[in-house]
Amino acid sequence: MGRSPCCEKAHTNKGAWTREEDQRLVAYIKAHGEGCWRSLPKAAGLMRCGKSCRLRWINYLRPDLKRGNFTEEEDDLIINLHQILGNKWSQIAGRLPGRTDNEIKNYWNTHIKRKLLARGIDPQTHRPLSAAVAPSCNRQDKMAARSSCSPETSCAGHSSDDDSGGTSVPRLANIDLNLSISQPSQHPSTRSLPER
DNA sequence: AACTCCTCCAACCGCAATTCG
DNA sequence: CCGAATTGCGGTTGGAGGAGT
Repeated sequence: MGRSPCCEKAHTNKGAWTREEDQRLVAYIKAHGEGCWRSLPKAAGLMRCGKSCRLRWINYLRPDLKRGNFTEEEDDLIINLHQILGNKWSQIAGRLPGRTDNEIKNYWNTHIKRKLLARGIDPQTHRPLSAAVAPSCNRQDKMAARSSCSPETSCAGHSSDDDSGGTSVPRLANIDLNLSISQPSQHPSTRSLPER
């Protein structure tokens, strides 16, 4: 039975994080480092499941997050990476320092997807939309279809050059893509928390 | 000025993959 | 080597805020 994922106890908070919760989480991780998400909430005095703590830290509280608008360079890089990797958001995020998979995923769904559709490019295949495209009833697609005018239609020229094959998402396991944005200072995995 | 609709983002959920005993 | 536990990932959703009427 019991595959109680994490929130076995009903005494866990859900929804938006409070300032105090954030402070507790940050303080705890600064002191003890990341990891052991399962036991972290209790140790840190948080009424959250480990999963929620991890997500909050990764996507919002980490000190090395860039936040703010995506640059044109990032924009273009995401499109290129997505063309190769597909919806592997974490892998894409790994090549954009300071960005998280969740952030990129959101950005893709709200901004880039629409942009590509407006250009007549299928966001999934990166190929020109054909007339035979099924009218999906997705919320996002409807949005995309509605506003067919992208705010900034300036993009680097990445025409549909490659992908001459038929299959969509390739088999790359560990291609060393030269696609990445140089990091300002440190490597995420080597990141040292500002100890206090 | 009030109301409605739309957009975007933070967070949740379930499943997959990985690690541990 | 196997099963259980934990972590990580990607899809999806709910609600706050903004724009338009």
